[in-house]
Amino acid sequence: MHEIADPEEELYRLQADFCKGMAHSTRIHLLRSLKQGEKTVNELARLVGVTQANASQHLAILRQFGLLNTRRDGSSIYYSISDHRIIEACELVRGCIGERLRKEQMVLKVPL
Amino acid sequence: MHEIADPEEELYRLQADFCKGMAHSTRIHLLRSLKQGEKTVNELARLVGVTQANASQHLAILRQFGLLNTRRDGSSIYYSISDHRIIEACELVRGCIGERLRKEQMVLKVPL
DNA sequence: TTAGCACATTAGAATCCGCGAATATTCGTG
DNA sequence: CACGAATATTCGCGGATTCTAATGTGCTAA
Repeated sequence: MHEIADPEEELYRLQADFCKGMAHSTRIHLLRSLKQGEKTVNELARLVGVTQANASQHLAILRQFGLLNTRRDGSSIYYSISDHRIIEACELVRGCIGERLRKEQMVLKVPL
Repeated sequence: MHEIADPEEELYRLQADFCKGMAHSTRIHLLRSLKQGEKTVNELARLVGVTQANASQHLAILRQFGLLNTRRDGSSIYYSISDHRIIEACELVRGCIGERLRKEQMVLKVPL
């Protein structure tokens, strides 16, 4: 189906897929909402403010790429973070953005 | 052009853009190549194994999203990491992948 | 078994991305 | 100025994403 040429290059691809999981505002919102623990699809859809179907699609992507795990309980399915380093990585990025915004504010507010 | 509704949602969009920068194997390769310091486009293209034009395109994206800075020296342009937390974030993700691969290996090698 | 909730999947249209090829820009040198 | 080297930009195509609406699936309870 698909030969793996360079194992290092393959690792980069996996890493890129992982980052694709974090490369959408809705998915970041979902990840963030799961920071304190597992939640159902409906809870997440409501928290994030998207339709159930849309939330389910994004959650499926996050699960495919390995960022989330699922657990079934009755008719509900609970999603949870698979590795807490994902949250750390998100927070690092958030820190970069925050700092950049502060700098831009600075330039705008103190142009003298 | 585009009104900003929710500032929190806007932050998520910026964060998503930042992650989009890391969401491509070539760009991860580029970021990684810049870990030890600034490099020119040609150096990077050669290291990563893509054409000059392609490298330039990816570098432009990384610059647009704020992951890289540029400095001109003569006819060459040096690219460098704008914030070292980007590398930390990449390494965290790389760690997640590594662990997942180890687990999968384990399952494959010890199915008893 | 039927009804109903929770969730997943599909289809299709609009949009976005990534690449190579060709062209443009910018700088240093003669 | 003309030229070459380094880098950037544009164009166009094929493929991937994302959204909504509709439909499918799986569980529980009566």
